[in-house]
Amino acid sequence: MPAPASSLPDAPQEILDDTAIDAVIDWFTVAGRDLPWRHDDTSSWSILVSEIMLQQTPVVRVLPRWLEWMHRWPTPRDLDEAPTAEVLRAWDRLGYPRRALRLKDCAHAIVTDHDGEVPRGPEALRALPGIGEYTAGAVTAFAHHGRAVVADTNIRRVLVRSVRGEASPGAAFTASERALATNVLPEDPARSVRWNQAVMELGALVCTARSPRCDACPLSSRCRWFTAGRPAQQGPPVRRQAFEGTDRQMRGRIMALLREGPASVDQVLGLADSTADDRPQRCLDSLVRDGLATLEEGTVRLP
DNA sequence: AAGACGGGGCG
DNA sequence: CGCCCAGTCTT
Repeated sequence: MPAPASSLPDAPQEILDDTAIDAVIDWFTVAGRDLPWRHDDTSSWSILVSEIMLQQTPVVRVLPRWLEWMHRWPTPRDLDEAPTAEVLRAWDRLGYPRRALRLKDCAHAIVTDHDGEVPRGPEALRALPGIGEYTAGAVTAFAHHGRAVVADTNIRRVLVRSVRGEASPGAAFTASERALATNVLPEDPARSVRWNQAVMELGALVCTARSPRCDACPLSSRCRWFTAGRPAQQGPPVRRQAFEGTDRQMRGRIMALLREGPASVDQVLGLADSTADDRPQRCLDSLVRDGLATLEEGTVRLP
């Protein structure tokens, strides 16, 4: 008869107890980066914008785009009223430009349904375009200072390593991972916010995917992965999607062309790698379908 | 549950 | 040149 999970010596709360939480928060106080969306005077909306931009995009690449963006469109109303083509140009090469469209739709929904204020609560946030489980939690924690599970790739990696002793989280955010994050989340809201910020930063700067700097980690002495000798991943590695030669790459090329200005269909089709490359036609169609391009009388342009 | 969806920079 | 990044939406 196995002991109940809560009494196991490696229960999440015992690995990441109050002392460990303090250690991570103290580390963050000293080593955390000074990022503009962490400043006290940052609006809820600008924090939401940063979270959308940071989806699958590193901080260093987001920083300049976010600064320009917030200067240009400081409120949801400003973005709602902006021309879509200008929004897509300002998105520049952040990637996944559908995010920019969704962000503009999100601004419209906030203006229309919430009187221009970022709504509170996971349900209301999740109902907004482009906001999923992670971003709803991040906005709740970082913009509204509320208690919420925030589970980005950095936090998931720290938890899985320190508590489970595994090298990296799986592709999906599973129910058991959600339970783990919930179990270690401090009860006090202010402390939970600080913990979320701190552990995310720890994953970004120290407990990194490629070359973790365990010598600089406040959790190393109790980290199950470190104390076990940093074992390699057990199961099959998470499958990465290719990029070279894909439709995604071609869509990116077409969007880059359109950011320069209107283009002829022939120009777009000329982006093919070979005469047998049928991607340009297919991708042009998909971009129009997504609302990222318009096609009229043989001219392609941003919407 | 699996696949689509960008792009760049580091080791 | 492979790997990874503050995920979301669709099927």
